[in-house]
Amino acid sequence: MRLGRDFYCQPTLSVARQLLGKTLVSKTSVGVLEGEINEVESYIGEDDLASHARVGKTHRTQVMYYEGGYSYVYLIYGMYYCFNVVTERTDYPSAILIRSIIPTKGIILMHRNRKVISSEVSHLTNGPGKLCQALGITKEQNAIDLTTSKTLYIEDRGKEISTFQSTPRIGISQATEKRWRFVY
DNA sequence: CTCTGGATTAGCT
DNA sequence: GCTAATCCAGAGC
Repeated sequence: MRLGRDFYCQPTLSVARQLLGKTLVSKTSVGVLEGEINEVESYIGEDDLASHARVGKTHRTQVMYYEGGYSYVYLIYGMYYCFNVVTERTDYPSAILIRSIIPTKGIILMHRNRKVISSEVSHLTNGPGKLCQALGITKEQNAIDLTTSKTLYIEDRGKEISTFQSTPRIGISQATEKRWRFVY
C-alpha cells in the first residue's frame, strides 16, 4: 500500500531507513515503471552544509520546507535529475535522496528511457541520475504530493529489511563525517 | 549582468 | 583514475 503523510513526517533518518525495500512507482504515458529502493541519503536542516537548504529558503529549496511527502527534483551538472522525498514538518528543510533502486517492473521501458546503448539491468537504476532517466522523472515532477499523485509515489509491498549499512554521503565536499547514507 | 561550481555519469586512458 | 558534457542556482558586482 501507498506510503502516506504520517510515514514521511517522521524524523528523517528514521524515514530513510524505512524507505529501504519500499517500491518506487512511476506511471508514465508509455507504461508503469517500478523499482525497489536500496540506497538513500539524508539531508537534514539548514545546518547541514551538504544540503541545498544551507542557503535558506529560495526558489529552488522552498519545496524542502514543505511538510513530508512531497517530491524534490532538481537538475545536477546540467544533465541529470535527482529525485528526493521531503520529510518532517512544514518549515523544517529536510529530504531524502533516492540514490538507487532495483528494477522490478517495466525494465524494457527503462532500457528505452536510458540513453546508453549497452546497459545491463544492474546498471540501469543504480545511481540518482540513472534512476530518474530510467523512470522518466524530470523537473516536471518537482513538488508533487507523493501521497496523492496518480503517477509518482512509493508503496510498501511488505518487504522487510533486516540489515543495512550506514556510510558517509557520496559526492559531497562538506559534512562528510555524517553517516547518513543507507544501503542494503 | 557575469562567474563559479555542483547530492552525476559514461567513456576513455 | 580522469574528464567532458551542459544547465542553472546562488553570489558578487
